[in-house]
Amino acid sequence: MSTNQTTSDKILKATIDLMAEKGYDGTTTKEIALAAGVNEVTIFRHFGTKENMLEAAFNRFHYANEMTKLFSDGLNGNLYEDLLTLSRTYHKIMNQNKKLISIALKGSSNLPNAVLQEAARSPKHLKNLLSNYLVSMSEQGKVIVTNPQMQAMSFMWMNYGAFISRLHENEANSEDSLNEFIEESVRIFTKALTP
Amino acid sequence: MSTNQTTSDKILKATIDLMAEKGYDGTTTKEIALAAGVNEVTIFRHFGTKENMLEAAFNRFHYANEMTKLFSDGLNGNLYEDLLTLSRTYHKIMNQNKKLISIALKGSSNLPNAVLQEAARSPKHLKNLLSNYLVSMSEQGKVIVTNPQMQAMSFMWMNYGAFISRLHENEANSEDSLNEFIEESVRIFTKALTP
DNA sequence: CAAATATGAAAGTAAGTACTTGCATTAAAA
DNA sequence: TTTTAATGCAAGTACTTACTTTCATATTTG
Repeated sequence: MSTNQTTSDKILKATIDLMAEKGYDGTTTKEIALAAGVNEVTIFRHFGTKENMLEAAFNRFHYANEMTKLFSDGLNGNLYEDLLTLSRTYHKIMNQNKKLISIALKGSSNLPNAVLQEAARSPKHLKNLLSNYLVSMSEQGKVIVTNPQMQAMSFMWMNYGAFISRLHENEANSEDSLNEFIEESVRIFTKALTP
Repeated sequence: MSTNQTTSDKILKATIDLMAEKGYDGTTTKEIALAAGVNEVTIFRHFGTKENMLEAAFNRFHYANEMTKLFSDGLNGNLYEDLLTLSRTYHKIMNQNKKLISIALKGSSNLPNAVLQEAARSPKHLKNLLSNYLVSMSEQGKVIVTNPQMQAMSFMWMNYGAFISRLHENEANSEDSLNEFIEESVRIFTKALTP
């Protein structure tokens, strides 16, 4: 099928860039070819269908593993520092996959959205990890948990909301304000959860 | 143009329902006509273009006013109760406009997204209102504000994230879990902000 | 060099899309 | 009753879209 990796990569990059901006339905194969600097026929020779292009793009999308690893050996038992690490890692990973998440959020008229929902269900997976962390911290007397599920959910949804909100803004939105948000929000949760 | 209000309403309802599910680009005028139970020609006689249909749908969309009014005379100076009222009102309004927000989030290839972004910038408007509220509460010695902008932002983004996340889930998601979240999250912020 | 492989160029296909036109029918307003 | 307005129906237009086919031209590989 494809020996020339570079051409496939150019096509996938163009696919992701355009679909993140205009959605799956709003992006034409002609535009993708133009943006990739190849002939339109070439993209069909590489991927066969438009749908396959999206699938190929999403196969580059992993994030759950990184986060799971963070919980197993990246935290040190200090609530403030751990929440900070968690928040920063979360936004780092989400930003890496920014465009793919945009595509998933926009959705499409007739696509296997099993794949698409995979990306959008981001906070749910993390909720369980964080929830377990809080319970274990509670057993050490380091935090008070009344409702660990919802406490974890609140923290994750806050970060998810921040990410989504920044997604729709002009890139003028600085890295500084993200850090400022992360620090302040972690301060809030640390004070709220500390006995 | 349109004397028969009922027909226009049926068309707009179908437009909103379908576009919320499949996006602007993924929804055809043929489908809209079918779902509305009218002939395709009729929808063009009423609205002229597909773009006009979306505009007409969005003209039913108001929320900023309700929220502004809430801040001017719906709060009583008790932090916990006020945050609770705020949160509940926010989710009530967002749920009322759920489908229009879905459409806005999905976007479209070639639409005046000035209108679309209007809906998605939800938390930004509220941030200022809440931020001012916190400052005024601080002057009464009722809360400690280190960074009112970011404290307000954290609270709004948390609720925005919760809303968006629930948007993509099966409707099985109960009203109960929303209330549970609201109560727990307000408890968290109340404890964090109380001197 | 010779043969395989990847790409471009040009043209085309079949289906869909937003939107139009002309005419007949029904129901409401005068 | 006569006129007016709203709708349905059938057909069509001009354009776009994903995808194909054929052939020529590079580039790589053996």
